[in-house]
Amino acid sequence: MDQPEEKEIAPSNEGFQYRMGLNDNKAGMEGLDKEKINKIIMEATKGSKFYDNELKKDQQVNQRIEKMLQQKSQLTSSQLKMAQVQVEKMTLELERSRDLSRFIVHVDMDAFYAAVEMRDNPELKDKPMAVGSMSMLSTSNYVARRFGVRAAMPGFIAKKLCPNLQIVPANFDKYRAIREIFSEYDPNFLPLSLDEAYLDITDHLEERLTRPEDRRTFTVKNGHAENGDPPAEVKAKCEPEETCTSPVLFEDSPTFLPDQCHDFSRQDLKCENQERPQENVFVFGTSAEEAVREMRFRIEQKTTLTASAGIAPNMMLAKVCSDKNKPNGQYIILHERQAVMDFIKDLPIRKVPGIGKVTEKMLRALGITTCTDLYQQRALLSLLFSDTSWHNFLHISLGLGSTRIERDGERKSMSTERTFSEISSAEEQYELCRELCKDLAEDLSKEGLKGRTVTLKLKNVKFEVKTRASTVSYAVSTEEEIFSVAKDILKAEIDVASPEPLRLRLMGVRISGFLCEDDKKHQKSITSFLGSNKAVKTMCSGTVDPKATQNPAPQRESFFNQKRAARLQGLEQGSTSNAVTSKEQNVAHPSSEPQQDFTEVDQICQDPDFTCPICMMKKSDWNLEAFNRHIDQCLSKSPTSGNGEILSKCEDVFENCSDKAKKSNKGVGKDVRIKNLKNKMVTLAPSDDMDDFVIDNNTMHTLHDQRVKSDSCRDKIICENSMENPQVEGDVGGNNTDVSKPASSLCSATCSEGAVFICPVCNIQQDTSDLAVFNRHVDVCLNNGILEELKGQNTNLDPKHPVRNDPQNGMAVRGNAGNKSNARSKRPGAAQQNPASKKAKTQRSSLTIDAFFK
DNA sequence: CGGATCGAC
DNA sequence: CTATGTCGATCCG
Repeated sequence: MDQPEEKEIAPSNEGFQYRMGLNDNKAGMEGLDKEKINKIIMEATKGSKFYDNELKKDQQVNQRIEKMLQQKSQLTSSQLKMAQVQVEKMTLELERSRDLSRFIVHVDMDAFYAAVEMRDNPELKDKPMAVGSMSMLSTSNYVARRFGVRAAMPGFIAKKLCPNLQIVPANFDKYRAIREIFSEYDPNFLPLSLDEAYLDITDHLEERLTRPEDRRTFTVKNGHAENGDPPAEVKAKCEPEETCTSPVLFEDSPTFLPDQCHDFSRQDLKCENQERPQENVFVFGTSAEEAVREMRFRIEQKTTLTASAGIAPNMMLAKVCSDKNKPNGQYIILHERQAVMDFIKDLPIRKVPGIGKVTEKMLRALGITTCTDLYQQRALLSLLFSDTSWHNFLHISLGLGSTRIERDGERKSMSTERTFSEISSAEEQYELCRELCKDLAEDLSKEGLKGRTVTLKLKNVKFEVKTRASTVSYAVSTEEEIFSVAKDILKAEIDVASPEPLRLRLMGVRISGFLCEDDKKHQKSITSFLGSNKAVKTMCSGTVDPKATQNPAPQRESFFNQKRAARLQGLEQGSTSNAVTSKEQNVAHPSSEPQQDFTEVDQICQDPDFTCPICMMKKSDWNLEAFNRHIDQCLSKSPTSGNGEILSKCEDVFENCSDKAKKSNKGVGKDVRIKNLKNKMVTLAPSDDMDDFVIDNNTMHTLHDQRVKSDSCRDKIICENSMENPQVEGDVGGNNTDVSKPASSLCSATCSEGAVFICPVCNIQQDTSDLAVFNRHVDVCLNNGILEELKGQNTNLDPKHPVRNDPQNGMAVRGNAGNKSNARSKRPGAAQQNPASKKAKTQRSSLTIDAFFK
C-alpha cells in the first residue's frame, strides 16, 4: 500500500480512537466544524510517541489489507462458485431459522456520566463539560461534542478544541447506582455496562395487554411520576422510591433542584394515546413502543436523566436502533422480515456492534460499506475470512442476531492493568507487578476463579505493547501464586532488555485458562477428600517454590508433579515443562499427566464444604461419605433414602439446570456474536456483584462431577489415615538446590517470608522452615499410598486438558508439537457440556495417556 | 499455547 | 509545563 509520508493533515484521521462521526455542527451553534477539529487534533498529536505508534499500527492494518487483496486476486472463479453455493445454502438455513417473535430492547443512557455530573452540579449544565481527566475523557456532554470533544479523547487535546471545557473527575460509584433502575423493568435484564442494558420485554407485552389503563398511567408531580395503581410487582419494587421527593439514584447526591427537571412535554414523550399535558398525566399504550416510552419516561422521572432505546427482534438490531434517535429518543424495527431488511439495507457496517475500525477498513478495501454490500459479497468473504468472521458477516447481512438475552457463559479471562508515568527501575516494576497481582487476586476471589495461564502485559514509553504468558501446571489464584509466575515473566523481560532498563508506561496482569467445570468438581471431591485446606496457601503459593524464579525449565514444577510423572512412567522425571522456556519441551512432556497432580493440589486449596450444591442443605454432622451419599441421592432421580421433600426439590433444580445448560450450549455454538455482548459491566470499581443466584450450567456440571466422584472414589480412603506418620525420605528434586535469587530484593522479601509449612496430606504443621525438608515430608506422605488410589481414579476421570474434546489431539501430542487442532471456532456442538459424553471423554483421555507412555 | 489484535465502553 | 485508558474475546501461527 502506498503509505507515503503525507500523513498530511490526515484528512480522515483514522488511527485515532476518537472519531469525528457525530459532530455535524449545526449552523449558528457554537462549536467547530470538522475541518477545524481535525486540524487542531493533528497539531496536538503530530510528532508524539503516541502518534508514531498509531501510524505504525495503521501500516500494519494496511499490510493486512494488502495481503487480503492479494489473496483475493488469486481466487479462481470455480472457487468462488463453490463458495457461492455453500454460502447460499447457509443463507437459506439461516433464513429458515429466523425468529421474529421476540421484542428485544436496548436501553442506553444519554451521555451518562456527563449527564449525572451535570445534574448534580447545575453550574455545568450549559457549559461544555466532560468527565475524566487531562489524560483521558470518559465522555462529554452534548455541548462539548460540538467542539469535537468525545469519549476516549485525552483531556489536554479536548482543551485545545474547547478551551472552556470543564473537566470533572468520574465518580463511578455514583454511576453504578443507575443499574437498579433497569432491574425494575425486566428482572432478567442484561446490563452491558453501567449505562446500558438489554431487556426482553416479550413477556411483559403479553401481560401488558391485560393491564387496565390506570396501571399505564403516570402523573408528573414534583418532578416525579406517580402511577395511580402500579401493578403489584412493580409497586413493591418502585413505589417507595417513586414517592420520595428527591432523586433516588444517589443517596449521596446533592439536593434536588426542581428546575433541573426536564420538560415532560418534550418531543419524544408525547404519548400517542391519551395525553393530558395540562394535568401532567400520561397514559401509555400497550404496544412495544409505548411500553418502552413508558419505561424511559419513568427512568427520567426517577433519575432526571434521559435514555435512548431501540426495539427490535434481536439484540444486534436493537443495539443499532438505540443509536438511531439518540439522544432521548427511540426507534423500533417492526417484527416483520421486510422491516428488518429495509432497515439493514443501507446500514453502514460500522454501526453494527462487533464491526470496529479495522474490520471496517478491511471491508471497505473490498468495496463493502453497507450491509447490502456485505450480503452481496458473502461468497467472497467466506473465502477471505475465518469461519467465525464470515458467519458473523452473514448474520449481520441478514439482519440476524441473538433473540434471547442471556448472560453468557463463564468468563474466559480476567485481568487488570494500569497506566502510569514512566517507570524504569526494576524494583518499582516488581512492586507494581505485585500490586497488580494483588488486585487481580482480589477480583478472582470474588468469583472464586483460578486459572493456569498468567499473562504479563507491558507497554513501553513508545506505546509498544508486548504480552508474555506462562502457563503453569496448576491453577493459581492468590496474590502470591500469581506474582510468583508474573515476576518470572517480568524478570525475563528485564533480563532480555538489559542493560537497558524497561521504560514502561503500562503494566497489566491477566489470568486465563480457568478450570473448567470438570476440573472444578474434580477439585471439590478431592477437597472433601483431604478434608483440610490449611496447607494450601503454603503449597500453592510461590512461597514454597522460589526455585522457579530463574531456572527456566522447572519453573512451576513441584514435587507433586514429579512424583506422579515418575510413578506413571516408571522413571524419574528429569526435565519439566514450561511454556515460557521452550515449546519443544512441551512436546516432549505432554501435559496430560502431570497436570492432574496439580489439579489435586488445587483441590486442596478449596474449602471442604458440605453444603449440598443441589438442595443447598447442609448438615454439620456430615462427613464426606454421608455427604457424597446425599449428593448421589439428590442427583439420582430414584430416591433411595431419606427425605423425600429434599429430593424432589433437588430434582426441580436439576431440571432447571439442564435447561439452562442447553440454552447456553446453543448460544455458544450458534452465535458467536453473543460473545461480543459479554457482560462486562464492572470495570473500575469492585464489588457490585449482581449475582442473581441462578444455577448455571457451570454448577450443573459440578454436580455431575461430584456424582461421578462419589461413585468412584473410595470413601474409606477418603477418611482414613489422614494423619499418617511422616517420615523423611525421598528426594524433592535437585531443582530445589538451585534456588535462584529473585530479581529484586523486594521480590525476595515477599517470597520468602512467613511461610508456614503445613503438610497438605497429613495436615500437620511441620516444624521446619527448610523447604527441602518440608518437601521431603510431603513426598513421604504421598508415598504412603494414600493418594495412589485416588490418583488412579483421577487419571481415568479427568477428561481434560491436553485432549480436551478433540479425539485427534491425542495423536497430535505425540508426533506434532504444533497441535493445530483447528482450534478456531468452538462450534463444539454439545459435546463437552453434555453429561452423557463424559464417559466417552474419559476413555479417550486415558487412551491418550496410555498411548503416550507406551 | 502464546502473542497480537480487535472491539467495546 | 506534561499529557492518549481498561477490559475481555478472538484470531493466527
